[in-house]
This record gives sequence, structure tokens and C-alpha cells, in this order.
Amino acid sequence: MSMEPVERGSKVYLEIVKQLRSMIEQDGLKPGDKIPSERELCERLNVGRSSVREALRALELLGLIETRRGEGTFIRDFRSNQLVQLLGTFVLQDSKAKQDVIETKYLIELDCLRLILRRNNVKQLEDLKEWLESCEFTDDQFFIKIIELADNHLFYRIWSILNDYYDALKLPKMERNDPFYFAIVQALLGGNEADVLQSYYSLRKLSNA
Amino acid sequence: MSMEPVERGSKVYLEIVKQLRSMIEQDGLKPGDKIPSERELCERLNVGRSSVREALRALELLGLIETRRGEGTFIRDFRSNQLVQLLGTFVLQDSKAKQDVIETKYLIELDCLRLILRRNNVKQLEDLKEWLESCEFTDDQFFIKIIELADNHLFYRIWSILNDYYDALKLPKMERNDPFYFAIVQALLGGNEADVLQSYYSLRKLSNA
DNA sequence: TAAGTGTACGTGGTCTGACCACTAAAAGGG
DNA sequence: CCCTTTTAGTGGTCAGACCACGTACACTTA
Repeated sequence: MSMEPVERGSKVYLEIVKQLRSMIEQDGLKPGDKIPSERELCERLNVGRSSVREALRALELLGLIETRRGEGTFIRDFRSNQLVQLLGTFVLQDSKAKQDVIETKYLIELDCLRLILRRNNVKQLEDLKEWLESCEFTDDQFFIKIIELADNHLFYRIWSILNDYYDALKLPKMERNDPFYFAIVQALLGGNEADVLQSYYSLRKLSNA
Repeated sequence: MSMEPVERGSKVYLEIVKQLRSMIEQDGLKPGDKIPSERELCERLNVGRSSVREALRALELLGLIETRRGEGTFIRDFRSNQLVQLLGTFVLQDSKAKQDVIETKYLIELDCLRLILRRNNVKQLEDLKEWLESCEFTDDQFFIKIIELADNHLFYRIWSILNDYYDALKLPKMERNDPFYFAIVQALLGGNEADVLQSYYSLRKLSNA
């Protein structure tokens, strides 16, 4: 029920994070659900309120919970994490990092193109082709479509993070370049990996090596 | 110098995070450097110590700083963040997620193999070959070497995260399979992408599609 | 009855002051 | 000179006190 008083080495707020996690798991709490109030957590866990708050603030900065003054603390939809901006401005400094961001973004985009090839969902590609003709869009928006078609949520997250990094580093925005988008989609429909890669390289002005 | 007393909407601990960030930037503080003590930050920013602690605890859970009792608070080497275990057990539930983890891990590993091909650093590959013969190692350890050779810090982070996810989901550990490791390194030395991919597919027991 | 209003309670947000445990540097003694 | 002791500084934690805000319920009023 209660925790060790001074559990050697471990800090109280970390224990509370742990407890919260198992509490959420056991009770099957989902995004939007309310968790016990700070004062109730104090009593239940036999700790001071400041320690509870340290745990909650940490989880809040991680984007895992949301607090509303006068109402309470709620579990958040993890998909939207602002955590990235933080890490971005903290972590990335040197030029090697910049280069890594660009390289990684490109490779992830290539992976998604390969995934789409493997999924081979013609109808979705046809839809995308229509969308190309009927819409104004940016390079980002095009690739968001691509990433979505790849149907891998982790890649979606990773790409979003990289894109945020990209912006945070003030790298030049990709400029729209319609013919290449058509070429990529066409190549995807053709089903030939080499063609797809070549179209992508052209768009990004890369050598195909 | 000091902040607004109740700055509407914004919470004090978030302001402190901001201040710390610019403080680190201005003073050019690097991993290992010490930041001002909690009590000094209170005075400098005209806030309570509990607020300062909320900010520091949050940054600590993010893995951005490290505190040592009796010594102080230090900027941390961002490369190692335990943040992931947290997110992992919080975020991933359904079976689609599991599938995504596996798929993404494999694709990242493939990307790194391609990067190594592009870098074409023969000496490092020879060293790796020696290591293979002289060491006991696990599948993880082998691919850590691979990812390192790819020399892209972001991929290293992403792969580590995915590996943690993999463990958190209790997916079956990759088993060591020596001949395939040799084949991969040999193919890398050969410089033929198709061979490299084929070796990897064999190791992971995947079709080459 | 129905609509509006106001009060009380619960919640998060913040500050203060008090300890404790631990570390490292300064002071002291051999 | 070295070793011990002291001391000051640091993070870790708790308790209590306010404040600001939102909600719900009881009360008034039309």
C-alpha cells in the first residue's frame, strides 16, 4: 500500500511516477480520463504533496498528462506531444546534427515509399493521384500523405519529429515541385522500386548512390 | 531580470524551463557542466524553490539534466535518455503497434546498412570482421556496432528507442546466428547493395519483397 | 415553476520554512 | 605533511498556508 520511507537511491517522485503508471494500467484509464487529485495521491501514497507535484509536472512536460486548474488532472492523448520542441532546441547544436536530421528524414521517406510498394494498395494511390491534381499543397503535405499511406504509426511519429527538428534548425523549407510528385506516384503505381527511388532522388536532387 | 508575477496562463515552472534553456544557451553550457543551485535559481528568478524543483524534476525525467545530492545539478549527455521506457509502456498497446515496432526496427537496420555502404569505410568493416571472430556477442550487440558504423546519431537514438520498445513489448529476443553476421559484413565489404539486403533478409528470415 | 445568482467546496498553483542526508572543501590536530 | 574533524552548501522531502479558478448545489427572485 505505502512505499518505503527513503528507499535507498530512488527518489520519491520517481516512485510516484511508477505508481501512477501501474495505477493507470490496472484501472484501464484512457486519454481524457481523470486521475486522482494531488491531495488524494498524497494520502494514498503517504508522501508529501510537493513530491506528487514533481511527478505530475514531469509527466506534464512529457505530454503524458494535462492539468486544468480547478478541475483536475487528466490523461492525455499521447499522439500529440510537444515534447519534441523541447528536445529539439536542447539537443541539436552542431552541424553534424543538422546533416543527420536531413539524412534521416530522407531515408525515412524512402522507407515509407518502399512500404507503400509492398502494401500495393492501388486504390489509395489512385486517390492520391486525384488529390495531386485537385489540391494546392506543400511538400510537407505531400509527404504526410505518403507517410500515412505507408500505414506505420511509428514512422509517422518519427517523421513528424524529424520535421519539427528540421523547422527548429531553420533549414530551408522544401519547395513544392509538382512534376516530381506525379512521377513518384506514377512510379508507385508501376510497382518498380528502382523507378520510385529514382523519382525521389530527382525530387530531392540527390545522386542515386 | 525577474518574471511577471502571475503571467496569465503560463505556469511558473514552464517559465523556469524557458529561462534555464536560454541560460544554458547564453553561457554556452555543455554536458557535464554545473547549473546554479536550486536556492540560487529561486533568488535569481524571484520564484519559490518548489517551482524551481518542479522544473528541474521535469527536465530530469526527460534526461536533460542530472542531479547529485550534496553536489548539485548538471547538464547531461543527451545521448542517453531513459525517457523511452516511460513513453514505451505508456503508449504502445494494440497488436498493430507491435507489428509497427518490428517493421520499423528492421527498416532502420536496413537503412543503416545502406548508409554503411555509402560511407564505404573499409577499415572499420575489417575491424568489425575481426570483432566477430574474437567475441561473444548478441544480436543486439552486433547491430549496435552496425548502427554506430552508420554514423548517424539520430538513427542511433531511434534504433535504441525501438529496441527498448521491443523489449517492453516482450517480443522474442533475436537469437544469435553467426554465419549470417559474417555474410552481412562480407557483403558490405563487397559493396553490392543487393547482396547486403539479401544477407539481412536471410538473417531475419524475411522474403526479399 | 423556471431562470438566474451566489456561495461553498474541491482543484491545481505557488510560496515559505523547516528538517534530513549527503558531499566536498576548509579548518584543525597529529 | 597527512589525516581527521568540522562546516557550509547542496539536493530531497514534508507540512502548512494562501491564492485563483471551476463546478455544483442551494437559494433567491421573477
